[in-house]
Amino acid sequence: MSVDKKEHIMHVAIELFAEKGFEGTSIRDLAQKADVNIAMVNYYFGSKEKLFEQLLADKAQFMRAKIEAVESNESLTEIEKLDHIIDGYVTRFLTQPEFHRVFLQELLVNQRANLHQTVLSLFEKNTRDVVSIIEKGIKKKQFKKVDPQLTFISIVGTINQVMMSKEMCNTLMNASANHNPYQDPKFKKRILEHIKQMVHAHLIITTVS
Amino acid sequence: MSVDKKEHIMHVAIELFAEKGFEGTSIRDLAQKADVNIAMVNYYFGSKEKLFEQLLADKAQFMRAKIEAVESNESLTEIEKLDHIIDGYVTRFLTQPEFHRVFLQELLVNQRANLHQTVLSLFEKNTRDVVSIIEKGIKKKQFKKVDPQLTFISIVGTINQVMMSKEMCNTLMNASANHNPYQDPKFKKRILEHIKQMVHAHLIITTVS
DNA sequence: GTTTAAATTAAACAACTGTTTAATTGTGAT
DNA sequence: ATCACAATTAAACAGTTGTTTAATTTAAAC
Repeated sequence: MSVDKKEHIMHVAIELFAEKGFEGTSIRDLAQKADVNIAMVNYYFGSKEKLFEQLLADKAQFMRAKIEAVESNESLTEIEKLDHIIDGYVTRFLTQPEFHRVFLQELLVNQRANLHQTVLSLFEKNTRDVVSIIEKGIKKKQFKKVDPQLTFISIVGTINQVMMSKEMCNTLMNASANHNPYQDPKFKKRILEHIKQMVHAHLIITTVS
Repeated sequence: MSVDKKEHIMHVAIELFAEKGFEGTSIRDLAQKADVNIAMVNYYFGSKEKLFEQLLADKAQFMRAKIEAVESNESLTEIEKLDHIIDGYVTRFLTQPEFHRVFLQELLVNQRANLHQTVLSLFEKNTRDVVSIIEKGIKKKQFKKVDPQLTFISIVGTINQVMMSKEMCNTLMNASANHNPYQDPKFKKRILEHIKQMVHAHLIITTVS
């Protein structure tokens, strides 16, 4: 029963942190929504901040795995690797929009320095992987001489911008306010097509006939 | 003396909100850093939340002005208009990074519904203006058939991603940790060149000779 | 059935929150 | 000099915060 309960608390915590932020979420809010006693959070996690740390740590390594797998797959061309990574990013972020917003908040609010650093170093690892793919493409003269780091920033930035506000996405899709765009396959398709179209135009050299 | 003091409080508030978030900033923090009495914030602004509202409202209209000016300037081509808007965005955001982070936080944390809506409607106005420019370019067959909304999202998303963390920018530029990238003209130039290069490749039709 | 330890609870803790009050100081007009 | 009003202050307010305690319940082991 205890493991389930612990995970239940973590799940509710992600929702609340994503909605109200870390400071804006009280342990009493969390305890009430998770239907547990106030003391259980500190009993299981030690403190509110440690709960947050564990949330980030748990998901972070999961987010690393796919990129590393794609990067080391030698049977793929560089542009195919990028397309796979874009697919992976969009899919993961759309299936866990709440957590991803917690992630973004921690990157944005620089109050808890150690957490900020954790999130940052994770992002930098992903940046390095993608940059090395783009640089390979440039060396093979398949890609234009672009700015590899900022190209990755544009990919991630596009997705993050979309993740920022559900309401923004709904006006984007001409959907009603109560609609959940992150579960809408049309929305996912639209974002994927846009990013790939833009990245391809940005990277691939158009051979003049 | 009173107007100066009021603006002084607002200035310190932007810094603190950007650094610690709205919930993470206490009125006592603010009063201490601004070197005023705790009661002065409520005396001038009524409440902490109204102070925040005024911060947003004051800057918001300033951010609107340039886009409207560019959009109505008939002597510019569509791609020139976009370049001007990109210039304006980057310049404004780099000169006021603290405020912009406050802006992003409010978009991200959905706790104060009315503030969230204010920020959102402002963003939507800007989106509409830029989208109409891109659509004109498509109609004139100067632009490819892209997704106008998401193209704007990519422009803004790239800038926002860069604004998210000073530390991230420094590793991006191979700069030391105490460096302020937002005041570095090389950094600005690099971002501007990347965004324009990417947007041009994405939009402009390459005529096959 | 007793024992042992984990799980759970309500209550209390001290510190902090935004806000208000009531008293005091400062300033400009008459 | 006096009045009126704005500006400023320290203190107190009521409520919330994260955390801890000490008591109780639950559950498994022997």
